[in-house]
Parts: sequence; structure tokens; C-alpha cells
Amino acid sequence: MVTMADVARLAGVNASTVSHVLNGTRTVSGPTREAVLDAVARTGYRQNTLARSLARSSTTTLGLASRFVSNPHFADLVTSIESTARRAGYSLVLADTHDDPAQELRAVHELADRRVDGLLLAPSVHAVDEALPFLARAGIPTVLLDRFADCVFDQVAPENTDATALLTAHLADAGHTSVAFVAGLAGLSSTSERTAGFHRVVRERGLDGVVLDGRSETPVAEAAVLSAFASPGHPTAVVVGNNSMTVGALRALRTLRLRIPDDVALVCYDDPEWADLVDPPLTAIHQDVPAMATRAVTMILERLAGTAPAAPRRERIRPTFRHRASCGCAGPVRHDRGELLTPVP
Amino acid sequence: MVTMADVARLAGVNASTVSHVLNGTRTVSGPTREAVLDAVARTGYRQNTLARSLARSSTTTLGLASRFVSNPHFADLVTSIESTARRAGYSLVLADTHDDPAQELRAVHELADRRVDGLLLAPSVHAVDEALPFLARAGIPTVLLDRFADCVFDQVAPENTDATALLTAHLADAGHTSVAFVAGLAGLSSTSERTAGFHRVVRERGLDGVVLDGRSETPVAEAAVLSAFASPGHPTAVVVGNNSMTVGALRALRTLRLRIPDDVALVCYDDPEWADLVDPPLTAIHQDVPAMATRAVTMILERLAGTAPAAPRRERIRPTFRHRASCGCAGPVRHDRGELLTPVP
DNA sequence: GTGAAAGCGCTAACAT
DNA sequence: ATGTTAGCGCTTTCAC
Repeated sequence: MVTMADVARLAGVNASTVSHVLNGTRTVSGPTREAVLDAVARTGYRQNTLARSLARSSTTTLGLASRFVSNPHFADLVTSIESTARRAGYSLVLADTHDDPAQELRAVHELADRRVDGLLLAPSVHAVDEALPFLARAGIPTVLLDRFADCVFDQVAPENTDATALLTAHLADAGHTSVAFVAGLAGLSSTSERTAGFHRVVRERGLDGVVLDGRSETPVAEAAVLSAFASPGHPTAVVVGNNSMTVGALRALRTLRLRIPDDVALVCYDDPEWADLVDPPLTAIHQDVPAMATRAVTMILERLAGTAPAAPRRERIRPTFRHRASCGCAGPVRHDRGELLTPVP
Repeated sequence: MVTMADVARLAGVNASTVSHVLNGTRTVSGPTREAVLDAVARTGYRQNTLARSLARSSTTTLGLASRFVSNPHFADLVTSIESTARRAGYSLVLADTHDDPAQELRAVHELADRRVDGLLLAPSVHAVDEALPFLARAGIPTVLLDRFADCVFDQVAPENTDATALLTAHLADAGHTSVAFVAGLAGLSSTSERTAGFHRVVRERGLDGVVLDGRSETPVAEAAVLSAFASPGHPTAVVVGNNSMTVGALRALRTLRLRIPDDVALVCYDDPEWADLVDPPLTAIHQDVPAMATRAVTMILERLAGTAPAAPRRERIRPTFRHRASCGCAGPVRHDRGELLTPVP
């Protein structure tokens, strides 16, 4: 590959001059800059980001450590993060945590070794044990995404408790007294919060509430729903804790030949793209993934720019309630794309 | 951040010794290696990938340039690529092409500037004009993914023509004589091939075939189907060219109150996760994204290792036919997860 | 306005 | 078995 020295030689100038014209870091005479630009064009010179980053000790790169697979929001998340980052001149590198503490630590290490200027992390269950302390020690500006954890970093996540409470209350309003909740991976703040929202309403309304462990995975949720709804006295309604598990729940109910909403009413946290296409369309909580992604990047950039408040921020992105038909209630129902009917309080 | 020199000082050895124990590149005496490892542990030293890559002129990094958003396979693709790459000691960096030639060139440039050792590219419509020649000139080992293009690189993509022909023939077999095809983004090889498969059967069977432009986007496909099926003499069946457009097609038919498969039979290339959950379940072509991803990475690694044949390879990943109910035919139908019934020839 | 030179943190001959 | 030294390709003081 052609180097800056090659370009300099061809242009008859010093390498530092080439550097300066390329970066606009000092005034260069017209002819000189012409010569340099010409040499660049003729050689097809391309900067070496590694050398540049090493010399400047800054990579203008952000890292994203998250679970990739079966994260239904992944494409949206990455797209929004990448575009926001790029607009600020940053590029993005990814590492998969698999939502497993060991893999997460590996991912975070790798990103640190790459000297990312900032890091976005969807913390795993035990991030507080290793990954987060490491990041704090290493002094890498970080923002937590999607889930909270006890640490010194900025955090942004959707509102979970009230939203899940609203779903549960909605079922109670429709007359259900026996309701199941399919919970996500145990230990995640999102899971605890959604479960708490469910429990709150169960308590307040004196419902018969049961929590099933869906571990955030489609087949696990399917199996859980299958066994919980197999016997005659099963609950009459179910709240599903996220996107992937909704697929499992729907499959289980179909297998059991339980009709929605007549035999079992179903509502879910997360609003899959196809929520309006199944029969009946799903009543769901829709989270604004792009908003969360954008906010997270903004927070990191503010930290890097030094314009962020000293104290760590914890922000919530408000989701919206999409009232469709799977809840089986008497209220106004829209079968279309799921327009926002009732904002979550 | 603590550097190798810091570690060396603390261990009372030379930096090169530290390098060698960390990389296992030469024999080091027991005590010395102990001392080094101890110093590493005490300082929390982490390698600087930038410096290392610069010195070795190799990054053990692969680049992936593709369209992120509205690529329904994106999460799967990235996950499979990342895990295969990681297993071989490579990490992955991404750049979004937006399926736009200009953005694609920018993406490819960025990855080149990062000195990725190899590049995976889902070529845009005009990749042959700029991006591919650049990569060839720069001598960056590349493999094309998902779509083919006229160039010197290895390529791997799903089989499109026969699969789409099979879908179309399946409708013809069920008695349909007027069939529409919702085509993806014009210019992509995948679009041309799927369209060709459709046309082939139209010709062979003497069907009345019409091609709608869905531009690979949900709303565009929706609008196209909406207008094509609004009037009384509309086709009685439709083949949808991919995942995202299927969502649009389903919405359009619902808006028009056309029942599937009674009023319009529908089959699609691509088998969304929820294909078995809608009513009726979708008859579809299922592509093996992980297989394609894994194969692409393997091809790159073979090139890097020099074990690949000199001539560029063009490989197809065979998709499978999933017979469900939206085709409305009399054949054996499975309402479950869509088990493979008929392999594509 | 431009050049010379030191250095970013590492690797890899080359010594010993 | 270990230390010395010269880069990798760039940025950035410091001179002139």
C-alpha cells in the first residue's frame, strides 16, 4: 500500500506537509496543496487509520457490545447507532456478548484493546462483577444500553415497570383474574422491572398471577407456555415479556389449540414488525429503539466532549401502548399498523 | 493506559521479552515469564491492537459492508459471520452501505483505511463501477455475499432462479393463470434472478404474469400491491420477492379485504420467523443464512491462508421449500414450524 | 509556509 | 534465554 511518504516524495514535499493538507491542520500554499492533492489522486493514497490513531491516541471509534442473535431490535439498534455516530465522525465496531458474563468480558476487552473512544454496552446479568469494574478502571467512557446496572456510567433504557403494569391492568380491566407472565432472562434489570410491573398489578387487583421463565428465548418460552396452559385450570390471559418470547408463546397456544383472545388473551412487551399481521393483531408495548440508540450515542459524545454533567445520568425512553385485538377487550381496537392510542403514563 | 514498557520495567525485563511471552513467539525461562505475567496482572495491562497491527501489518480483522436496516437477515448474518470469524481469531468491523453506491464506496474505503485483512461485501447495484475496482486495485481479499457481480472475487449467494420458478410453478400447478411478482431493488443480481425464475415459468406455462416494483422496501411493495390488486380483474396469485416486501404485500391485501388464499394465493421468497404464525401460514422459500455467512468467511480465510484455488469461486447456497397454507393448493400442508417438504431441485 | 525529528506502542530481526 | 534496535505510518512540536 502506498504511504504518506510515497505521496510526499511524488509531490516533492515533506510528509508532514502531506499530513497537514489532508487534515487541514495548518495553512499550506496553493501550489503545494495542489501538488499534494495531485499526488494523492495519482497514487490512490488512503490513510492508514491504525497509524493515525496510534499517533493521535484517539480512534474516533465507538464500540458496541451487545447480544447479537435473537435480539429482534438488533438491526434497528445498530443502524441508528451507526448513523448517529457517523454523523459525528465516529465509526462503530461491534462485539457480541451473547448475554453471557464471560463472553461479555471478552467483548469488552477486545473493544478496549482496540482503543475505542467510547463504549456502548447492553450489560449482561453479571456485568457488575467484571465488565463494568474493568471499564471503570480502564477509564473508558461508557453508556449502558437497554438495561441498567449499578455503576458510575450513564444509562439509557426503556421504561419497563409502568408499561408492563399497564399491560397487566389492561387484562384485569377486561375481566381477567388469572394471568400469567412470561419473564425474560433472570437477573436482567429489564426482566426484574417488567416482572415488578406485573406483580404490582397482581397485588393491587388481587389477581391470581403466575410467572413463567422464558429466559428471553423463543423455544424456552414456548415450552413454558405449553406446560402452564396444558391443564384445564390454566390462566385466561398472558403477558409476554418480550419479542422473541412472543413467538414461542404464540406457537404454544396454537399447539394447544387455544384461541386468542377467546380462550387466552395475550398482550406483550415489544411490538414486532408483524404484530399487525397475525390473527388477531397483537396488543403490545412499542419501544422506540432508534430514540434509545440515538440518545445513547449522544450521551457518549457529550462525555467525550466534556459537556456532560459530572453525575451519571439514568434516562428512560418512554414506550407507547398499541391497542389491537389480542387482548380481547371491548375497547376501541385498530387492526391497522397499530397506531398509538394510549401513551404509557 | 499502561504500556508494554511499563510492564517490562516492573518485571525488570526488556519490552521485547514481554512481547514474546504474551505472544508465545519464543522460549522464555520460567521465572522470567512468571515475572512478566505477574507484572501484567498487577498493572492490568492490555495490548494495544493499533500498535500491534501497525507493527505486524495485519489486523486479524474482517470487514463487513452491507445494508443494515431492513435487512431481515442482518442479525443472523452478523452473528454467524462474527462467530465463524472469531473462531479463527478474527474480529469483525461493520460499515453500512445502505445499498447505495456512494455510501458503499465510503464504507469500503473506511474498511480499507482500517486495514481489514479481508472484506465481505453485499454489493450494491453499481458496485462494479467503483467499489469493486477499488478493492481489486487495493488488493484487498474480498468475497461477495448475497448477490453476484462481475468481478475477480469469490462470491456466495442463495440460489434464486430455480427457487422462484418453483414458487411460481407451484401456483400454476394449483390452477392459477394470472400471477403477479413483487420484485426487489432493480439492478441487484438477486432481483434479476428471481424475476427471471418467475418469467421462465410464466413463459413455459403460458401464464399471464405481471411484475411489480417493490424496491425491496415494505411500503413500496405495499403500495405496488395495493394498486395492482385494486381493480376487479386482478391476478389471483402473487409471488413476493423477499422478506420485507412480504410484510407490505400482506398489509395491502388486508387493506383490500382480499382473503388469502381464497381471493389471492400468496407465496414468497424468504421465510420470516413469523411465517408460521400468520393466518394462513406462508408457503415460502427458506434460505440458509448461517450457511452462506459461514461459507463466505471460510472462503475469505482460505484466501488469506493461500489455500484457495486461484480462480474466483461462485457458489450457491441451496434454499428449501416450505410448504404451508398461503398457496391454497391441495397438497399436503403443515401448519407447524414449516418443516422441509420439498427440496428445491 | 515548510521541513526535520521525535514519538505513539508494538513486533521482529539481529545481537549476544 | 534475553536485550538492542530499527521500523510500522502517521501526527505534531520545534525550528527556520
